[in-house]
Amino acid sequence: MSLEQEIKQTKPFKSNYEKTLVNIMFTNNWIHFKQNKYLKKFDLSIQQYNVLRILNGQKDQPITINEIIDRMLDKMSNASRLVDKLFAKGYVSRDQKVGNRRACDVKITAKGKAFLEEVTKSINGIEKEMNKLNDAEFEELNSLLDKLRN
Amino acid sequence: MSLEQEIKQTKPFKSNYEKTLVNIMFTNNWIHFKQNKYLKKFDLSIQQYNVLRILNGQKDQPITINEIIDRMLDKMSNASRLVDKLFAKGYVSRDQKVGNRRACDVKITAKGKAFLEEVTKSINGIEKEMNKLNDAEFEELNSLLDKLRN
DNA sequence: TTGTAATATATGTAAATACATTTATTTTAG
DNA sequence: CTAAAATAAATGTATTTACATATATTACAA
Repeated sequence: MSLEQEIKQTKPFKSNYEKTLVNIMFTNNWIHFKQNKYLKKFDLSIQQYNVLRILNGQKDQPITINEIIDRMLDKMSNASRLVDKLFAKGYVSRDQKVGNRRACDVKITAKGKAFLEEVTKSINGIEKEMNKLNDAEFEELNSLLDKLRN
Repeated sequence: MSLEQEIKQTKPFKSNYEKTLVNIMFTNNWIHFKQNKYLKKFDLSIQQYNVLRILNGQKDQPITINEIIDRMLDKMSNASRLVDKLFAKGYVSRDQKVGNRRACDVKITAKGKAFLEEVTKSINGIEKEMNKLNDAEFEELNSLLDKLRN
């Protein structure tokens, strides 16, 4: 189904540029909706999931709140409170950084790692729902998005 | 700058598929941030802006709340309350539909049209900030996104 | 017709988001 | 050294989101 049909738009877009803007937003919402469906079984928000993945990607190196923000897709969310939520669930540890008492060392716990593995196993189901492009097409899509942002 | 650099990711993505998911979300946030910058001068949220555009696209034909939801990118937002906000600002009218007292006829007002024109003029500045693709590339990007969603 | 289901919207509410501000600590300039 | 600036994180708060539920109206079936 074309984008125009999906959003029941009668008149065509003014330009391919305009359509692209809408298309990215629409596709993002489409992905968001699917991810949410999988994550809510685990009582985890998408942002919390992303923070857990960032921490997991650090191996056993701790990372500060500011470094988490740098790595987040959505820079505006409150990393401090997201870490709070994950801490309350026992998925991360949070200690004062040695040598800088303002900053803190955040790390994924063993419980957090095991939990993330479960979640990831489940969320991979999305791949089956949307794997309509071949590898070369994914690559092309990535390079166009990268180029769009300069 | 590559996506990996933007989010300071050290290890490469497991697949182009995974990178695409992250890339779409990141690019969407990038667009969202730019749009917001323009819209907050007008005290308008992105969702309110989108509803106004939908109503404007209807010419002078009124549309119900449910039809607005059908046309929205983000189906989950509360169209009822978005229309409330726009009504309070005088940008839309809202009347009981003739023949169905449950439904309502929503229409953009003259004030709403004039306002939207101002906003659109301003937000077109984004185009200059991100017009790095040529028309054929925008078209290619659109068709890949469409195909991704099936 | 009369109750039951379906529809259209509105409302309630817990949580998340988008900021602004505050607190605590560290750095730096004079 | 000391006051001012900069930095890191936490907190406050208005708004928005993501739902669930309620209210009102209409359609339908027995």
